[in-house]
Amino acid sequence: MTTGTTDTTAATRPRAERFDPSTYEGKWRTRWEADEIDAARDDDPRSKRYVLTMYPYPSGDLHIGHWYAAVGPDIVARLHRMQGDNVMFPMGFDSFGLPAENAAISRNIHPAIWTAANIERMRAQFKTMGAMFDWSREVITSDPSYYRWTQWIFSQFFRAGLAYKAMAPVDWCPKDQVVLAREQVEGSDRHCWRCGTPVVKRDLEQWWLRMTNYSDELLDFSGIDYPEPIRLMQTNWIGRSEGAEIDFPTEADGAEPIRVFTTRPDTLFGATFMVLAPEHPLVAVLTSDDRRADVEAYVASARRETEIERMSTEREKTGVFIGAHAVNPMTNERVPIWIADYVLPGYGTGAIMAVPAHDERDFAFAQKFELPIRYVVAPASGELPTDGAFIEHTADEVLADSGEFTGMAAADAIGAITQQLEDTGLGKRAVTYRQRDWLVSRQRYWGAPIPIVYCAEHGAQAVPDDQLPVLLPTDVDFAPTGVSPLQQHAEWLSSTCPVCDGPARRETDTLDTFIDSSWYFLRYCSPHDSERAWDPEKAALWMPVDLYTGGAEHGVLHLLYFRFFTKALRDLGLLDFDEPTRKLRNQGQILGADHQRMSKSRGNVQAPDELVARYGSDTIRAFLMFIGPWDQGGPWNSSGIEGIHRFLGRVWHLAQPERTDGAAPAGTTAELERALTRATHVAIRDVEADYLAFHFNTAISKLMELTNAIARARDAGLVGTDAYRRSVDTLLLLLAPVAPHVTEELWARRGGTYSIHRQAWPVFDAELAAVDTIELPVQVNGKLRERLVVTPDTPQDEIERMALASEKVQAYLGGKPPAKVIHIAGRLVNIVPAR
RNA sequence: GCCGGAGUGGCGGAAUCGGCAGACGCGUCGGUCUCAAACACCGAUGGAGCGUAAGCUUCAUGAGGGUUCGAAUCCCUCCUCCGGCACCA
Repeated sequence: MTTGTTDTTAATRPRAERFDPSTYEGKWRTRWEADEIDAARDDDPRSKRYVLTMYPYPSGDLHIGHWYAAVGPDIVARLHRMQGDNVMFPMGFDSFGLPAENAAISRNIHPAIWTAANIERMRAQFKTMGAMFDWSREVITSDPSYYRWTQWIFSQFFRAGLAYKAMAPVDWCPKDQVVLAREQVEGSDRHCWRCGTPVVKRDLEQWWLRMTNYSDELLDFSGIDYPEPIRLMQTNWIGRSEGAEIDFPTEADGAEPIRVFTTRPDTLFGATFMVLAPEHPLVAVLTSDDRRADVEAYVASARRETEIERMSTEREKTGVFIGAHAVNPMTNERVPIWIADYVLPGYGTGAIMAVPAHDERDFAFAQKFELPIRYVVAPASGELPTDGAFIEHTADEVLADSGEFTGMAAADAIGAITQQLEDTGLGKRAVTYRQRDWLVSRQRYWGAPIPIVYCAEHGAQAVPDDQLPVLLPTDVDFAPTGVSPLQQHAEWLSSTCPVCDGPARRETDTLDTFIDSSWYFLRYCSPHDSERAWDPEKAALWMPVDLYTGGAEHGVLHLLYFRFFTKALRDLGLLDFDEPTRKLRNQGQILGADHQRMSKSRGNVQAPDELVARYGSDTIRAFLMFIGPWDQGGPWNSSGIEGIHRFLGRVWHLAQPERTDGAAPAGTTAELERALTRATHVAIRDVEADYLAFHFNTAISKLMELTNAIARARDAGLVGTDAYRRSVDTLLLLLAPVAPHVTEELWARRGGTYSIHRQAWPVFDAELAAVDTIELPVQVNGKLRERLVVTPDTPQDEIERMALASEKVQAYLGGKPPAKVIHIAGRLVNIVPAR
């Protein structure tokens, strides 16, 4: 079927210049750079806005995911700039880390050289994006001018008692004699990535930060705008639990009691055995001689497992009796002591009282090993089971078989039993957290050396601030001998004690790279300051960050670490605010076409360069923002990129300077002009709201609708009218944050003053956007049967009268009056027929 | 396993303070232009059924149940996929 109509206007228009972004995109980027249009100035009187996106690891090549992550905040930063703010949008590189070291080992390239080359390549790739990055503030964390201050901050923490040394297990390859990172441990048998030898756990004394000092404060999100899922993840990660610590005396001579943590002290009468983590220090003390061989074998096997395996609630329970007993402080009964891998050394006290009747894991354990089950709480009215079944907790449960507490509501008994334990010195109220302190030692070369020296006399001492940075030596050997390159560097190792000037040995561990990324946002404020980590005046000007964007995969590590750092630095008197950013937004992850995370080893990495060369930067930017909700991401699929390119091409042709040849506009009417102006103002309102809500996909679809409306107006003969010209100008301004190059080029051609990115954002006028009529759906029993076209001010009863008068509605009512009429003003009318 | 997120046409997605399911785009089909093709432009396009037609009916938002005048949206049970789980960053 065809209407046979053709676009006669197009046929008579002069042949337009082809849409070819390569003719102008580079030109404008060169000009913007020369004019420093994107440099944020500290002395700009306009209100500051600090927009930050997570800096990348310089892995070698920018992939399409980097574009996806950066273009979103770039759009918002550009909008804020057009709305009159002094916007800072910096970029840098998180350049310490494992991949550089792996490259050094496998390809014999020095990490510093590999990293520098990658940064250079990626910076050039970033620049083709046309983002408003302020490159004059670039930060590179592996540069001594940066890690000097990373070390300085560690020293401040050390002196304040926030850094301490304690044992921590590492994965160890017994053949290569080297500590392995998680990603270097492969397969379910957990073998070394290089030699295939099964890894073992090894305890090393390492540096920790007392992050748990801040657990409670980190649970407080008041005053900051974080996505709900991130708040939930962080809250659950910190995992605050209230309960009691209870001491169970053991029967061994002189051994200290076993301290347990429980959230349900009210079930104490039901504790019929105890379970220690295999790593618990009392295991060696309490194990009987006849059980020792079994216990040691079990401990060894548990230490080979990952925590994820150990926390699984679906696995068959395992454990061994250690041949010792403790005493239940309430019942004074002897209870056997077991060890089992489901009790973790790092949570609570590393020991539990097992109440099999009322805890599912303990129940499964008791069933398997035929341990006694005693019911001590029951639903208010309920009977206790006699068949040894597990019963769920209920809100109204009361204590049973619990001495003087029998019959008391469980909720009250928690307090009462805890009080009695406190009175008798056997226990106390306690809060525990799932979160642990932060282990910051890494047995690696490519990181910031921990600025500590060890003196035989004075122990661990911070390297004096005026001797920072502790430079990473470059003349090191990366042969996989196992030992860290730093440990073999005799000259570097030897230092002096700042207290006695005697000989001292350097710490050879380096800092976790998450330390580097916990303060980089501060360095951007004064990136070239050689006297201080940051200039307090400039930090006061820019901080806190107004908008921080990055992947949700950082939800519980980086995004907790940088909050912790801010609070710790505040308590050292170095900052006067509590949170690093006011607002956080997450983009989703762009997966490979195979629905897997993009990685070089999978070979599914999508590079942007070829696409940019073919379509231009603007098309790639707009396409990435159009493919779906920004916070969702998804697998890469380039189908549809032509559609976006066509859209920008339509804008290209539509927004060329209008040629009217002095003749009056051919077919215009006041009504058509009003309709175009209305569409333009609806677009201003919706596009702005969508940008600010990070709904870039719907913003672009609304820009397409406006473009289509302008094309219809052109075909109707409105070219040459003020309304038409204003609409086209507005379209370019609204599109500028997404497609900065083509809008700049068109703006210039239309005679606009340079630069479009310095123009004021269009102002929405509600009156111009107002509609004359609305269409109201009429439902019968929830199904659409009729539509009414009314003016917005039609009275409600008039609308209902019209709805009931409709022939179609009447047909469904069968002549009877309706049972009910539901009228949601401005939305719909639903008529419920009589039965 | 635990924590968080997501499942809607052939495809990406739109519509979530419960109110017209499928905006916008891709693809496909038909047409205009062309010697022809490509590009571009115009039109149609969820499935099934009825009707010459305008149109009408009905089904449909991962599966099953529930609440409601009304459910993609709220509740319950389940399935699949993605992210995180403390040494990848």
